[in-house]
Amino acid sequence: MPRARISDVAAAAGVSVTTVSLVMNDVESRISEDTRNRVREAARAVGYAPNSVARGLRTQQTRTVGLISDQIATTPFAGRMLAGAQDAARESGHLVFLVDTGGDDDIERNAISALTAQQVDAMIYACMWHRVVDAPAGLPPTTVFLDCRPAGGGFRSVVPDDRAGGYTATRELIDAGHRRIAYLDTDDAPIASRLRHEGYLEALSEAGITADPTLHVTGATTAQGGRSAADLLLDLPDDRRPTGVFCFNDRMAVGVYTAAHHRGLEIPRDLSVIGYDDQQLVAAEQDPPLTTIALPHYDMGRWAMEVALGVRAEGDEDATHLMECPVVRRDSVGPPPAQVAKPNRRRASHTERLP
Amino acid sequence: MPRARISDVAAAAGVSVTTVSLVMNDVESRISEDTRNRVREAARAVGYAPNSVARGLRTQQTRTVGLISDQIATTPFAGRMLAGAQDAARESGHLVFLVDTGGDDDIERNAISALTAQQVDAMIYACMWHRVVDAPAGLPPTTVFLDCRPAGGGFRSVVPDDRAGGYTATRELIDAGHRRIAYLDTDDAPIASRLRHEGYLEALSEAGITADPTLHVTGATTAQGGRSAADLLLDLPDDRRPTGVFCFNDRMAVGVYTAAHHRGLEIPRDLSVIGYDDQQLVAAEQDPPLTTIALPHYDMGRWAMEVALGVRAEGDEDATHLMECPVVRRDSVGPPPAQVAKPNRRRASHTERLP
DNA sequence: TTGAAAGCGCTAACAA
DNA sequence: TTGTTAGCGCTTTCAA
Repeated sequence: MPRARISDVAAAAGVSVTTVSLVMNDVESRISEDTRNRVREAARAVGYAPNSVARGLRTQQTRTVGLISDQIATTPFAGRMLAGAQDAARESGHLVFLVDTGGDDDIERNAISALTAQQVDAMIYACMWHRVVDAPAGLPPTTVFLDCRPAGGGFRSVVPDDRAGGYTATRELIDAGHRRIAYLDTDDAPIASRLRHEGYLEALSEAGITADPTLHVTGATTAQGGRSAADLLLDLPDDRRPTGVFCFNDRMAVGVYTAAHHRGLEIPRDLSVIGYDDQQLVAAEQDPPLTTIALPHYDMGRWAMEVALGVRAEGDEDATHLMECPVVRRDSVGPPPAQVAKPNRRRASHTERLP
Repeated sequence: MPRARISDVAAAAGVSVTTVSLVMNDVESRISEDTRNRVREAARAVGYAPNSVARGLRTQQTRTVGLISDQIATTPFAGRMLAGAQDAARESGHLVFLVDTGGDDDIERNAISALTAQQVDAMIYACMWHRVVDAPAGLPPTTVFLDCRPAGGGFRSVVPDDRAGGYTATRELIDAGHRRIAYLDTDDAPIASRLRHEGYLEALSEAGITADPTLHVTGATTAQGGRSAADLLLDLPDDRRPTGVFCFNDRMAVGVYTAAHHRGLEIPRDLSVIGYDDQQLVAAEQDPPLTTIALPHYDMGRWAMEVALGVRAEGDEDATHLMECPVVRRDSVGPPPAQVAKPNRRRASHTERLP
């Protein structure tokens, strides 16, 4: 059975299609309450459901949005960002096309064409990590960049305020009384790591603490990477060993936990740790639960969608919106151990420095 | 500047719109190579991009699919499932509308209407955990259920073979030499937990092992839940304490690790552990990396999309497809400790049973 | 207060 | 080998 059309409703109600259209779309004007009811009744009777495709062709508005992302499927961050974007889209009656390119340029090109062909009302280009990207060709100028900035500018974008986040994290440690604070950094995330490092240095200098280069170590953004980098830190002589560690992300912080445990160091009694990301199923599930800086994924997703859809007016066509990264306090940060640090239990294999 | 239409191309190339349409869609037949090139040239010149909406209205095929899910945003499982579905959709030239209902019935109803109005060619109804659901009204009968089964049947569906998965996990422990094998179960996931339990019992009985009811404990599906349940198990007298634990999921297995560590038990030397889910950022990152049963999310997502799109012919309109859950061997399963178990280090607070 | 009719951009049956 | 034209289902201008 073919779907009922507007003309079927018109015939059933004994009115014109114009009238039906007006009623179905709740257009004010004319049309008596009587006919309105008659039309609605008829629509129900014939099982009428509107056809958005025909409507879209006529109005040149499809009420759809395209969301292109590089890695949505394989990262645990995707969810919140998507949720924010989805919620905003739904609230203004839009449906979202999601395309994951997996970083493949061909797929990306095709996606842009396909989405353009589908006449989407807006487009969002999302990355799963704060990055600077080359804007692909063919994107409409109204495209909003989510969690990334286009290299040449020219588009609106929203990214986390990683500099402020780095500052916040470091401040958290300073406020707890720490002075020897390490930054467990990474080379795998250029933009974010640099910004967080800047924030770290700023907080230190503001507190009158001279940054100690030996407390700035790097590793891969995994638990393993964090573990190795933490070993470097914990092998330092007692008077130079950090009492607090700010980690580039939560996964690396997990590595710090491991390294500490293997030395019999207890968190936060002997070592305070703060992460970044507030990654679900990671941060909160550690023992003790990890204090961290939250990446505002939901809010960024929502912001991007609202701006893309014009719900939120953003004057500047070429501005980057910075979104705050709040601290999430749990139990991995405490005061530093008593001034006279207890001896660091070295492993036998380590060479002691001779006097 | 308005977008170029097919008639603009026709005018520019000095041919009819039919010719342009035929060329753009690579329809075999007629049309000389000469005109083909002329048309393509003209299309490029005027910057023509097809309009899928108009095409969809005319052909009654939109090359779009609707994917409704309950919790895509908040679970770490979503990714792989979506990726599989996406890949299959892309391969057959379809775009996917993703709607996350967050479990809200109103949102779900609206999503079904909106997707229907958009004339999607196919629909997938996905859950983030293996469940039995009441099929919402309005779903086209060709809808494919992903990771869930409709209570009354009537639709095609694909779910993990949890019974076989439970069997596989238990066998893994049996094959390593274990006889006292616990099942750390949950009450939070009715279908899956029951099926896995059946598989567990089957493997036990097949190996001639009598199931010990005290080795079947339950907890919440979190690390904390796993920890508490594991405590029950590890407090058992040495000769009744399990040497291997099959956990309902990886998160609970993490709790088992914690419980074991707190007792000075080493994994897998003193206790073998096997999880379920192969959850990214959890299973592989444990110390030691967790052996587990993988949920075939990618494959299920792909299967669902292929069936929905008719790429994969599935005769039965009302059948549930069971997908294998393979074991992922890492380092948490080993042989049981020597027959004469070393004394279980009890905590002082525990009451000893009197002889 | 209502209706007739044009037209959104495309495909495909039919004609030439 | 190519062109003419009806029509997909809807909105909206203009006329009644």
